Amino acid sequence: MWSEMIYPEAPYDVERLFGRVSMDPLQYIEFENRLLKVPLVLNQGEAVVSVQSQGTKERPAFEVRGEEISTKDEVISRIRAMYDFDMKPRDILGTLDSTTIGELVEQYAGMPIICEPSTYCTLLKNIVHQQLNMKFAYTLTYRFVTRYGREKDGVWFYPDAEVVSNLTVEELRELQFSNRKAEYVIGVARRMVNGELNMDELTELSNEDAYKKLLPIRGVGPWTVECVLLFGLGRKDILPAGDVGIQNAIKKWFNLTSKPTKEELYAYHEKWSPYSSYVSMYLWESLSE
DNA sequence: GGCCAGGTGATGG
DNA sequence: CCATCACATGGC
Repeated sequence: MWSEMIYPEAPYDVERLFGRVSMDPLQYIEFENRLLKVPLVLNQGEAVVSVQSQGTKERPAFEVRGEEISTKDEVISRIRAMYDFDMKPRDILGTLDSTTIGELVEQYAGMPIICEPSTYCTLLKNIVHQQLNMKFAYTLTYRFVTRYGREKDGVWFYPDAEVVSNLTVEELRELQFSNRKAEYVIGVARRMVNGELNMDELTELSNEDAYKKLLPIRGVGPWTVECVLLFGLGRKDILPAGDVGIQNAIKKWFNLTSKPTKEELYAYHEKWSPYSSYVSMYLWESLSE
């Protein structure tokens, strides 16, 4: 057993981190111990890692614990990326608070970008979540993961691509996937298994090149790519223009009479660059309050 | 009961 | 290139 402390720059909003993680019924979370357990698929093997908050928003501190000392460096860097422990909140606030949405930015300052354990998992999860209300979307993911994934130390690993690639549409229909959604999910897994799609390569690509790589895949549209960039790769300058939640939040925040147009969304994105992902997080967060 | 949900692909101009 | 529509199903 090894352990290492991480001290992110303040403010880091631990409460919002826990709040957001707990939206997902598959996440392992102990509120009373301020503890998360994370399933990580590593270069070699896999690990269940504990992340425990021991600080506050103004003095953030996290202890990361794992079993295999040999994988420690990789685990730490993955965890830092997943929970945005290298976030630069003062820089973000300084860049954004003079923009059109200063009030929102001040209210949610310190909210990190929270990623999933792998870009593969983010891709599949977002296909499953397309066009569904959050509650039902999580229900579908829950059924999918608990039926075809693996449980280890009380934590669920997302179903392996090999397993998913061998599923039939009918099997996913039983979980109440739509026909097309089932085809999309199985299709993506098959592309990964046959080597046509390598999610690891995305790390090296610019946002634009990632679009070019992912968009041709059946079932993957702009919204899904943007979610992969934001929640899979942790890119900081993503404003998912096609997202109905973002649209509604902007409408509400700016007192618009209808949802913003593509052009308006593009203009906002420019204005909030290079940190529009944070505004996206704040906007989503503001919807659930 | 009707509209909506953290969309996408197919079709037709 | 843009507008519209079918898809599916639960939530409210």
